[in-house]
Amino acid sequence: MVRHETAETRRAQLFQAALEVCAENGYHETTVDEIAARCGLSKGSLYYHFRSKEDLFLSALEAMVDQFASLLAQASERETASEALVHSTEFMIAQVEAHPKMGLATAEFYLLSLRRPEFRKRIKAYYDKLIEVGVQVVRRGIESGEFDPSLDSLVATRVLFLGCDGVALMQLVLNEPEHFSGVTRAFVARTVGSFLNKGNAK
Amino acid sequence: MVRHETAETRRAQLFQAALEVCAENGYHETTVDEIAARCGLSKGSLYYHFRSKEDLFLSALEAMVDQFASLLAQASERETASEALVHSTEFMIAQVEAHPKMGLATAEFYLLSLRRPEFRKRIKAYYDKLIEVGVQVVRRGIESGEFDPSLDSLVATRVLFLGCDGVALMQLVLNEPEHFSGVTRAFVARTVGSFLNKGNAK
DNA sequence: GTTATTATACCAACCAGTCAGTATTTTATT
DNA sequence: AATAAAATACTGACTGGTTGGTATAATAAC
Repeated sequence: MVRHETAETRRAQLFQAALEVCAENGYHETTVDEIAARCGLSKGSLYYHFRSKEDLFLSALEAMVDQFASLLAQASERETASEALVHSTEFMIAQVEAHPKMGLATAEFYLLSLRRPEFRKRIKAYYDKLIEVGVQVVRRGIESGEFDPSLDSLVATRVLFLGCDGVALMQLVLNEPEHFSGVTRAFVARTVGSFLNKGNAK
Repeated sequence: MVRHETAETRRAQLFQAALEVCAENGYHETTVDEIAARCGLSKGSLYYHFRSKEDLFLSALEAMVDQFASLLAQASERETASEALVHSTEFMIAQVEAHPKMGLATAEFYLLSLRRPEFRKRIKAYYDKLIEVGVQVVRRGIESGEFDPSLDSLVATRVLFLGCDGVALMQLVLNEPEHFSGVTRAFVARTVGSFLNKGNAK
């Protein structure tokens, strides 16, 4: 029989598996049996650790989100605001390229969030966390005179981050890796460039 | 019993209903029974007109796409290239706001296309059609001296259109109409602005 | 009466979730 | 250390509901 593990270990294994299977087959085509099997467990065990399929995925989403947001915050620690923005976005691209399954799983969650309030809550919280990181950077840039003082920091950050999301999304659909980073970098350069205080650069 | 209609009429009714129900409940939670019922028909009738659920949705997607692409092409007929770009994107925003269900259905199709080759084919074709409209405008702008001649017309168009997609996507998720057009317009203005030939504007 | 269209009744597969019981590990007792 | 008791982790067969798809009968249109 399978070796017993602590609840923490199993939960972590299970949502890792959940994200993988979901990325491969999509949320609705993912069966709890397959998730359990991928951990060498039975469905019963999965239901020992989680109340429902949705509960499992909500936990998995939360874990993914926490990790990503803290990595992004780290990535934004750079000398100038422009550098910080460019580096943060390049970090996001690198993450999606290094872990394509996370990108796919995220897309699934976005869509789920349109109809399931619990998912919606967490996706909103996720979005707010990420945007907050960007807003801080933009504010800093404005205060230091690096960015145009008439900039609305929230709108500017949304434009930048959501544009990246758009390109990432389409990359998932089109699957043309050779264009992906190029287009994204072009976009980021243009956008961050447009934030600069042309009049009196520090 | 329900009045007999021509195949064309019924097909049109059925994919209209398919799109609606799909927007409301998502593709996987949409049952063929509900689609048929919404047309006052039974499931048997639906299967008389379409081979399968997938066949129905592929037809529906195609109809939606054809209509939208031709409307976009019309919207891009403007004097200057900047005007054409701004107007095209504003047209897209207006469409999403006027027919939110189309936006939701499109999101469903995007995600479906990740795993179903038939959907992928059509979504790619859709994307190419839309981008082609933009590329023509950008080329025209470059030739007329309005846009920076070093611009890569394909990359530039992708940046613009896909950024809009990103903002639209996030709008679906966040559902904050009061920010939507503002952010999108800010995005469009910045991006199209960055295309301009600063040196020798015509 | 023949063909096109719609309705009814049905089936087989699928799948989330349950549960009674089993195996393993930990803790308490002597 | 040995053993008993309790807690934790796991199993897999079963259930109940759902749904895509089909077979066949009924009805309308020409």
